[in-house]
Formats: sequence, structure tokens, C-alpha cells
Amino acid sequence: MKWRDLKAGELRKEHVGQRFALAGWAARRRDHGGLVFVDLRDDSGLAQLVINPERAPEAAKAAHEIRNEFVLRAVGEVAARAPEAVNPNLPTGEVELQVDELEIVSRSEPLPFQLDEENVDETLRIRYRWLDLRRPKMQRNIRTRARAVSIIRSEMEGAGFVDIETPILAKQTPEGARDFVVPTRLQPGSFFALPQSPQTYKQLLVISGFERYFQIARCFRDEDLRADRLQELTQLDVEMAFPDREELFALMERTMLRIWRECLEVELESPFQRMTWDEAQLRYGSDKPDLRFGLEIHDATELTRGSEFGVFANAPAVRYLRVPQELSRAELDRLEAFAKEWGAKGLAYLVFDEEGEVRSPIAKFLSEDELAAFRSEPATTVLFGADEPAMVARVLGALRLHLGRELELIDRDAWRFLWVTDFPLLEWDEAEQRWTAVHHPFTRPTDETISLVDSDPGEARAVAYDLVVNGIEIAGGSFRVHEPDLQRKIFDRLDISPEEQRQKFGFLLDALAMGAPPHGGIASGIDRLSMALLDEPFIRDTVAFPKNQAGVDPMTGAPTPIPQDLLAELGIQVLPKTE
RNA sequence: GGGGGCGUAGUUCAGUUGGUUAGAACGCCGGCCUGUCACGCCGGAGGUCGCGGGUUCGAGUCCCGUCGCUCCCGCCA
Repeated sequence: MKWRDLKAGELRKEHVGQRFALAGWAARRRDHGGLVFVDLRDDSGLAQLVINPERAPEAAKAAHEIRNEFVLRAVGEVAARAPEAVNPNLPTGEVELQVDELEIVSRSEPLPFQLDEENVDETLRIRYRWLDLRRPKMQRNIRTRARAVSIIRSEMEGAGFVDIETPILAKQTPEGARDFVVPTRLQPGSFFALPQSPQTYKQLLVISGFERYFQIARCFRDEDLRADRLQELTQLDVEMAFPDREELFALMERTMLRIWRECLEVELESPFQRMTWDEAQLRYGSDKPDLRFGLEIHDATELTRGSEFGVFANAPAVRYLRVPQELSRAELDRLEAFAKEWGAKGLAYLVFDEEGEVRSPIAKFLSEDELAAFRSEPATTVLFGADEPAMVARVLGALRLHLGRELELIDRDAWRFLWVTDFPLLEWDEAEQRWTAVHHPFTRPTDETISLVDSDPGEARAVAYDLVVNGIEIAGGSFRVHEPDLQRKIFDRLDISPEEQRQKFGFLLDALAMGAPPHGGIASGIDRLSMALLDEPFIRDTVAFPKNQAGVDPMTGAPTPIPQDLLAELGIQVLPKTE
């Protein structure tokens, strides 16, 4: 007997009469007309097996032992089914394998949940991830992600970037997120930290003469999880000497174009749109605007400077949204509650009804000029934010997104890529009463604003940029400081004492002092990128083995306590939990 | 650290103003049917209503506490 292996999805009419072997998962057996039908699937698709007890009694006997999910291997001849039995809507097509031999390779207990059920509790899904991953959606997610990573590697290598690994056991990060910490038996009392990113390593590599570096790197941050946030994430990490922003942008755009083309068969428009951070804040109240809908923020600060309405007159910034609907009092109350959650003191509004008449508690305080300026189409609501500029942007930005979703203004088919550029270098941390780095402490100020680092730190701009698609930040980078003096000056500005600088960043300052070329790069969160690509609202569904929101893996139970003797060896004493 | 939602059969859910024996679908088990493909038909098993306390003649339902999950704020250079 001569036969060869075929994948389930490859079963075609032209194979009729040939003998093949198929192997894969099957979910269901049905008996009809003395025949046994089994739907077999593998990673390429579905095939239908037909077993005739008269022709293959042993195979039929085996098939009747099948209960739930099972793995099997079948050998038989491809046959076109009778024309009257053909249903063109069937996933298995018009061709089937007449099975002569059937081997049940593996059988299954009843499953803890059904694979075709959509809304299974996530804890169950993660606990039985090997089942969850069999579902077509998860197969698609994981395989598409792999395809994207493959394209990234190919583009990076094609552009002369060298893939270099950096340590997972690294040094504690002095700024930024909380570190995951790893003790070591050889140095009791001392700890490694898992890297939040390979940032300093990649800079050192470029200084080493690897002028173009990249890595698909694992990064760790011990912070709370969200629907779009992981503790353990994967990023494309890129760094180059003598960086050229246009070249870097072009490289990323080329990569995205290929990913969207090969994963989704979508042709993206290039070059991507660009916008400064200041403009994004002003028009969209966000550093990652979703451009799939309008509803832009307008500024009225100048107009209302001398307003009779004290809230407007005294606010450092007054801005507004024109909502293309006549919102009810109840809706406005809900929106005000929403705005307050985001830090607003209240939510002033003007409602223009169907006749264009204004309805508002603040209308009587506004001048003719003001009313004329805000006057809108009939059936429109104008929502105001009046506060510090950052707070106004924050509140109106949140409202804009909320209303965009609520009123279904978002173009679901659109892919709106955007480079956000010229980020601020520093921001004032109220809680800690000091300046902190917006991007990270190694970010280069622009040549134009470099003097402001001393005189007006909040106004200094960075050579820093983010790539955003549909409101999701999928990459971010900057040019770095390569002069030791400038780096020290920025550390000073961040209130890092000279002793601290030496202790925490001595190696970097030394490296910068030994002939560092100008350098810069970008990093792209692969998990977020996959979310965007797959239109997947939950980042955990882009990862094969995620943890739950509490940072626990319901499958393995990790993290777990460790035995006392192991702790002793590490010189660690665990304190009882305090309330 | 804070706020919202959820927790009822293996799974997804329903369960009225508190009221008799807590239901449905899918899954599971048994039987029948037989070119089926969400097969169909008949029958069956399966529940500490997350847990603890309280109110009440009576609690899945109301109250308090607690645990778990989830979404959000803080946090995430």
C-alpha cells in the first residue's frame, strides 16, 4: 500500500482515488446510514472522515470508542461524496477520506468547558490553556503574532541590524516601574532585578561598535495588570549609531506595512501621519490619539479670558468638545460623573436643541460674543473643560474617547497610524516634588530647547517619538544623550545626587566618556502591536500563557511559597503578612 | 491603595414585589434513528445558589462581613 501524508485542509477533488494518511484532533463523531462520520482538524483546516464498517470493520470499531476530544490517525482513500449529499456550506467541503485504518492515538475526558462557547470565564480558560489555545480564535492570534515577529526579524536583519541577547538577570532600575527581584545563593542579601527594558545594555552595545542592534526582548514590570497591560511583555528593541529619524521611521513603517499586508491583506498608506505632542494634547487630549473619528477639542482660552463666568475667566485653559447630539439631562449627569472621575471639578455645557435654541445653566453668564463663538448646529451639545491645561486635556481626552465609543463615531474598518513627536523631556511630579523623565533619563533634549533644561525644565522638548495606531501606542523611542556632561546635568535635574549617579549609572557614564557615538532607537511592544493587528481588546489573548489580573497563573499556581531551607540558603526571611 | 460589575448544574445563562420540589440550552450517560455535518427523537444523572453571619414564619432573592474573578482610577521611566 502506497500512501502519503496530507493536511486536513488540503483535501481536494483532484486527490480522488489516491490514498492518504491524516492525523489531527477531532471533536465529534456521528453515526449515520451505517457509516461513522468524524470531523478531523489540524492546523490547516477541517476534513471529514467516513468509516464504513463493512469495508473497514476494525476502523469502525475504533471509531465507536471515541467519546470527546481525541487525537487520531487515519489512512484511506479520498472519495468525492454523492452529489445529492453535497452541502456547499459545509466546512469540510465536498471531499472526504474513506477510512480503512483508524488509530486512536489519544483520548479525552469530558472537557471542563466547550471550545465553541464564547464567554468562558477567563480563569478557567487560563487554567486549561491547552484547551483554550485549540480554539480557532486563539490559534489565529498566536499564529498571526508569530508571523508578525517573523516579519520584524526579517526586516531588521534586512536593514543590517544584529540580533543580540542581553541579560535577564540584571541590575535594579533606579527609576520607573517596580522591579521583579531575584535572589541568588552565591550572593545572599543581594538581588538581581529583571529588566524593565534592555535600555542601558543596548546603548552599551552601540558604543561597543554594534552600530545597529535589535532584539525581541522580554521585559518585566511588577505593576498592576489591565486589559491592555502585562507584567511580562515582549518588545522589539532597536538601537543605532548616528541615528537618522527619517530612516528609523521609514524602517518601522516598512515593517508595519509588511505586517499588515501579510497578516491581514491590508495595504496601509505611507508615510504615516505625524503630529507633535503639543498638538495631540491640544486637539485630542492624548499622547496617543485615536484618529478613527473626529470630535476634536477646540480651544477657547483667549476668548473667555474676560468672561463674566468666573470659572472660564479664571481657568488657565478653557477648551470644549462639540458633540453632534442633543444630550439629555440624564446623559449630561452621567458625563459629569465620568469627568469628575478623571479629575474635573464639574462639566459645563451648552445644549442646542432641534430648533437651535440654547439650553444651559451657564448661558446667562456668557456674553453675546461667547455664545456666538460656541453656537453650533441644531441638536449639538458643547462640553467644556476649564482648569490647568494638562487637566483639561486629560478630562476632555477621556470624554472624547468615551463619547466616540458611546455614540459609535469610530470607523471600525480604519487603520490610522500616527507618529507623535517632540515629547516633553521632563514633567513635574507633584507627589515627589521633583522633575521626572517623561521617557527615560537617557533621552536627548532637542538642540533648540537644550538650554531650557536649566531655565524652564517643563518646556524642554525631547527627541522622542511614539507610533500610535487607532489609539494604541505600539512603539516609542528617542535619541539618547551621548555626552557624559549632558547626562550628568540631566541626572542633576532629576535630583539624582552625584554619589547616586556614580553608584547606579557609573558604568554608563564611563562608557559615554570613552568615545560614544550619537545613538538612538525605538522599542515596540509586540503584545500591544498584536492587539492592534488582531483588533483584540484583551492583551492576554495575544499571549499563549498569560497570568490573571492578580498576577497569578491559575494553571501552574505560580507564584508559590518556597521551602524554608531554600530561603535559608538565600539568606531570606519572609515576614508574616501585615494588615 | 480606591471605585464599579460579577459569582446559581461540567459550561453559558434565566430565576418576578422574599413563598411549594431552583429552571433552560449546550455538554455528559443510556436507548432509538441513520449520508450526517449546530443531525434528529426518547429517557437519565448532575446544584452546599462562592463562603460565613444576620433579618424573617420563610432567603438564590434583603442586610453585614469575607473570598475569588473582572473592568477602571492610582501606579505603569
